[in-house]
Amino acid sequence: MPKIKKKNISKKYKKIKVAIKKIKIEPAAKVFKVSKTTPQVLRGFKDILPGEQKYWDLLRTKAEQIVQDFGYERIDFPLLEETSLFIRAVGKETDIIEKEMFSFEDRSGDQVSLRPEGTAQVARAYINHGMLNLPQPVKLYYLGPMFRYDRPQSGRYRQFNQFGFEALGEMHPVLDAQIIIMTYNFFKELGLKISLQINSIGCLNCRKEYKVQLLNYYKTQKADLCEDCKIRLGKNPLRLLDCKEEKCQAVSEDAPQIVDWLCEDCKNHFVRVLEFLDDLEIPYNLNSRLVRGLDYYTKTVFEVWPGPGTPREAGQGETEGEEKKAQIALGGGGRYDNLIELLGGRPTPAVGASLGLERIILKIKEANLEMPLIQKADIFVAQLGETPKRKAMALYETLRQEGFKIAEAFSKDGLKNQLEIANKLDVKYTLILGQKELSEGTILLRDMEGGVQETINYNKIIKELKKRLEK
RNA sequence: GUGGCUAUAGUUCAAUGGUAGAACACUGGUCUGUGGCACCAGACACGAGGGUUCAAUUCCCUCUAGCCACCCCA
Repeated sequence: MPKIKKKNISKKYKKIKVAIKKIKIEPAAKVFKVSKTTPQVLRGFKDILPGEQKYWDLLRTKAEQIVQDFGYERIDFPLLEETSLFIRAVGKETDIIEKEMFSFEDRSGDQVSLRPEGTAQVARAYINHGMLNLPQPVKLYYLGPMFRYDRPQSGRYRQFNQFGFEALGEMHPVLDAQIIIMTYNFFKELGLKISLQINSIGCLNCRKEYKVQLLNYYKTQKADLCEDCKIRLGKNPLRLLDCKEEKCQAVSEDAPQIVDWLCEDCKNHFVRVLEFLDDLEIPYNLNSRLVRGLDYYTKTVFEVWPGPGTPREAGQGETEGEEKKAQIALGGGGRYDNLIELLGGRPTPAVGASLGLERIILKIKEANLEMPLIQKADIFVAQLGETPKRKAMALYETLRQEGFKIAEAFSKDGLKNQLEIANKLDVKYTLILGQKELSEGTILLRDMEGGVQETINYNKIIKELKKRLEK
């Protein structure tokens, strides 16, 4: 009963709202007042300008190359999902859910969120599209923006891009290893130094056992913990391990280590993952304190940290307090054998990784890596006068169809102007078409390096350019 | 969410309680059919709101944003 009433009320309310809106249209002055200042991008958001695109091109190219070499296929998800998807997948007690989600109510009153991460969507899609009927493992990758309402900082934005790849449907440790190897190769081929942190946090069974042990230990040390950790004690004990507070780190030194509490199956799995990595001589760092911030992980977890030897100051670390430059993760991942079941699918093991592209670009810039040149024009088409301009446009189109890399400045008239632009574009040749050439049926071909130019029969220009440019 | 620093042109930076300047970049000219050089000219800025003051870009407060650190993560 009360439900119906409520609906009626909200309907009425909506009507009133609409009515108010209509009234408000009148004072147009208000609208102008609002637009007095130029709109700015929202906090933590960013335009990616043309000058930055070379980094993105590089990352996208490299990402797709690696992932396709290993048989992963692209999948794209909506940016907006039901809020509950992420709450169920990522975990209620995590920071992502508690304070970092872009959540709101849509017009129909549904709770929706901009996606904070991709794995939950992968799992959802696997179930939605019955991918359990495909040959397993199903190998998928994605690349696109994620959103977290966090306070912006170096390498941290509210909209950032992640590249992730996931293998679903099989438990074999070789898949864990493969994901890690792909991650490792991605950075290696970019030329970035990283350090790979690996741990196993077991399955639900052995983790339960371990948590008991951990809590027992920490309860005896409670007095020495920071305030946050005292809260973690009740909420998310695993997170106690990677607290950065000095006194807490001291406590965690002697804490029981999860590897000692893994069940036979988990231990075995972890050992085999490491064996695969050893065989391929992938360097890694066993890190018993590594626990990840998302609840869905089981067994293998790993993170990518910027490696040693990041240039900056060559000084040997100076004092210990000095080199406290935040250690941001460039990426991470692991196994999530319970997630799909958690979202209502059949029990399905899976493993994956995701990498933060903005942070990687930051490191590429820091390391001063050489960027492959973006597509640069070889030929500039210059024109003088109205008729030649028309002819030049047609020529431009012909050259384009012939596959030449060309440039123009048809909106300019002076030849000097155009040559200046051609010079800035660093083209090899400039074609000059004026009234004189037009009537003669010729065109000027100017070599921009030497400044030599020759008159060429207009009909032979394509042949000539091909000869010169294609060796 | 907490703390510190910052906010002047497209960019990097100056100066000043009384009208804001450079370099680079941009547009145009010297040179109406010839680039890389030079010279000349031009356009463009005090983040927003409030307060103190005869007067605020400057001093004070609030807000907003950026950077940095924490939290956490990519």
